[in-house]
Amino acid sequence: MPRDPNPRRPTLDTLAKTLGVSKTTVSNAFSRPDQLSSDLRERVLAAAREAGYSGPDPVARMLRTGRAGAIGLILPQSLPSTLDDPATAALLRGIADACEERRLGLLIIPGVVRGRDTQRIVDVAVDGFIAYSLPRDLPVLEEVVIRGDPLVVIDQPRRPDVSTIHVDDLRGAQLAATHLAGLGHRRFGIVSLPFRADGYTGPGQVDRITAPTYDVPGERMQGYGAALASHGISLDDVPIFECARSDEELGFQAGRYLLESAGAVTAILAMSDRLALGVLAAARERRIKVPDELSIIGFDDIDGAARARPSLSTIRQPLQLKGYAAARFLLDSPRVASSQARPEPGDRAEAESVTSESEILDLPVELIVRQSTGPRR
Amino acid sequence: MPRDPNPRRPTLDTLAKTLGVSKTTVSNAFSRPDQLSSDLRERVLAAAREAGYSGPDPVARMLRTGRAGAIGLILPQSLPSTLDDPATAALLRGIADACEERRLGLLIIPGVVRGRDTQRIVDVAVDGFIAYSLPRDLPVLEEVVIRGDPLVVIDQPRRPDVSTIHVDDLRGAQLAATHLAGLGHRRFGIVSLPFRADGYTGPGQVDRITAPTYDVPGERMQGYGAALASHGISLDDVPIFECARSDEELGFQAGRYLLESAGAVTAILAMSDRLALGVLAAARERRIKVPDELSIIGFDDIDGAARARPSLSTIRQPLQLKGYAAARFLLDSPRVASSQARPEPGDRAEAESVTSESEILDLPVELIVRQSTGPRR
DNA sequence: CTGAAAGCGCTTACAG
DNA sequence: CTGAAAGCGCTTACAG
Repeated sequence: MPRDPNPRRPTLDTLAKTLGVSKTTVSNAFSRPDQLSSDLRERVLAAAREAGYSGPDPVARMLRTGRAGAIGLILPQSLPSTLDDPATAALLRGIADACEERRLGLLIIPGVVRGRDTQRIVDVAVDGFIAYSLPRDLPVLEEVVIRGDPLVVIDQPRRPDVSTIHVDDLRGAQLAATHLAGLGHRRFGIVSLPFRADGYTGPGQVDRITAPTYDVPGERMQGYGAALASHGISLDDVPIFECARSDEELGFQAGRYLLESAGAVTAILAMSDRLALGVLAAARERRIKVPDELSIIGFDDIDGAARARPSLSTIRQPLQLKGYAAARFLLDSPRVASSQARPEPGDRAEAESVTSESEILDLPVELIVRQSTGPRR
Repeated sequence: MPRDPNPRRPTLDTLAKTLGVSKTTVSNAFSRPDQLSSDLRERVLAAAREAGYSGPDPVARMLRTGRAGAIGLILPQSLPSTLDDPATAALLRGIADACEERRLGLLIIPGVVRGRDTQRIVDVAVDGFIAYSLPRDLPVLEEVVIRGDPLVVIDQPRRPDVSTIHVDDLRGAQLAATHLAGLGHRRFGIVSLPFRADGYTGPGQVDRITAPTYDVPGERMQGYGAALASHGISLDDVPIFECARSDEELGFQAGRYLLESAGAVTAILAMSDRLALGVLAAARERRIKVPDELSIIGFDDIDGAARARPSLSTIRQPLQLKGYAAARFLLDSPRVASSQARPEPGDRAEAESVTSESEILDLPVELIVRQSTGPRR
């Protein structure tokens, strides 16, 4: 029975012993070249190469230095669906840009709304988190907040103790509704993003709308409501269809519902471009002419909006910038920016409780008028 | 001057002392519920909540257990460009799917071809790496191999000591060229992916083609060459245009070049659909009718291929599956699969040198004939 | 320029 | 069911 010579992977210690120098020296050879003669350094590096040792173990270094060199991105949906959606894909691009500038890793933590074990989710080695569009009651976010990890939220939930990046959804919705009301429309329909995270798709229900778990649709409803009210229209008279996700298929369902059951609707407000695109398809199916017989406006201004036939009027929000800004926000926060997030062992100074104030960054929205909206006939 | 009571973040140790139990017990309360009475467990968890302690530090746990709970994905391009490209986006989807199944994190390490510091790149806490489409001489890969980290390569480089997932590029190229030659074409042009990683875009150069740093274009050239040869056509007589990246813009440039300088070309072989789409645009610009006057075939079968006008004939490769298979390959490798990658401190058994044999998984390609190819007139 | 020592926060046999 | 102890691999003042 051959006895293995126990070929354990070499460590700093092994190498130091082999070379007859201290661990300090080996460590310095890798991480602080100025702390030793280049001669010695060369010798160490050569020996390392020979021994198959290629630098300090990142995990051990992290434990010691307190820096993970990466940030975590908490995503509600699976990564595939996130990439499929042009809006979230753009967001991701922005985040990735910022990480690249800073040479930080990006650890993606997808699918958190479909209840995974809260604890495990945040059990990752990162210097901070970006959370994108989560329902208000999601435990995972509470977990991050409790831990006191640096955190920036994009879109929602909006809570006073957390820095947040979002657009002025209320104003965006107002712009959309005002645009259509200004064109003379009086009979509206609304295609909504989910008010709650339970997967419901169907006609609007009062309790869901008035007590939403998602902030964004709530804000937008208020925006629609305010604009319509100033034209003498009550939201109570406006049929609403809630979609569990932002995609064309559900938008199509919503379109059918609004066009069939609600009869004489001449203008539809959709909370995303993908939903609006679905409504467009439903109109096509019923041979309803857009914008002659029906006006449709979306939200986001994804690439596909301009390319649609007819091209889609919408409320533009700077998606990529939103991602970029969120990442910069996080990376520039004192806790993450400081080269040592974890205080030194003997260090009493303790970075004087850097509870950086939570901030809100409000990005602009803009009405983009294209072919899908026109005067009421 | 108020003296902070040093509100250091609580640890397992702190908590144990507060509660008057051992660290073991606290640890067990979180990680091995069966090791203590549920009464005690509740007490510990309650105290933890109160103290603002939310579970063991992932980094420390990693150092101890040797498991990072994530894999690293090494990408040649920036994440934005990767997401922009439907082919790589599909690949990413497949990888993400597998990670989600296994509840593993995915740490994205983009932009490695544009020389970043090799050392730092792989200084991340992961259980293994997937490397996608890298040039043969890239130091970062060597680094991973030397470290002995579990590794699966997608597409390239193809080296015997590393497990690799790819399609039969040679055969795919053969199918494409045979298809066109079978339609009677005799005057070909080739739009190539890069042979080297130096950013060159321009007419094909013999030394680059015969000694490529990228394996895939090399294989495909051989495939084209073999198919053409059996129809009596020598590659020497075929104009080639090399593109530094796979995108429509460079494809457009290539198309112009081939259509202008090469005169009577009637069939163009492009190594990606995006390149082919660019050629299509160039033909449109010059009012050359496809497929009447010019046949074009791509490679990949991205979503946009079927939607193009005219729709694009191509060689389909299972992009998403490729990603999924690579991830599964890695995750099922003994080193990663075993619940403890790092041997126990006192453990001599040493998992008997699990140098899992490197394997190659060869995925099928398929000729998809659409509108962009037709008989020579 | 170099080395000895402490300690980051945790998990796991092992003994009781 | 519970606790004392070792040790994962590293970095950093500090002393020489």
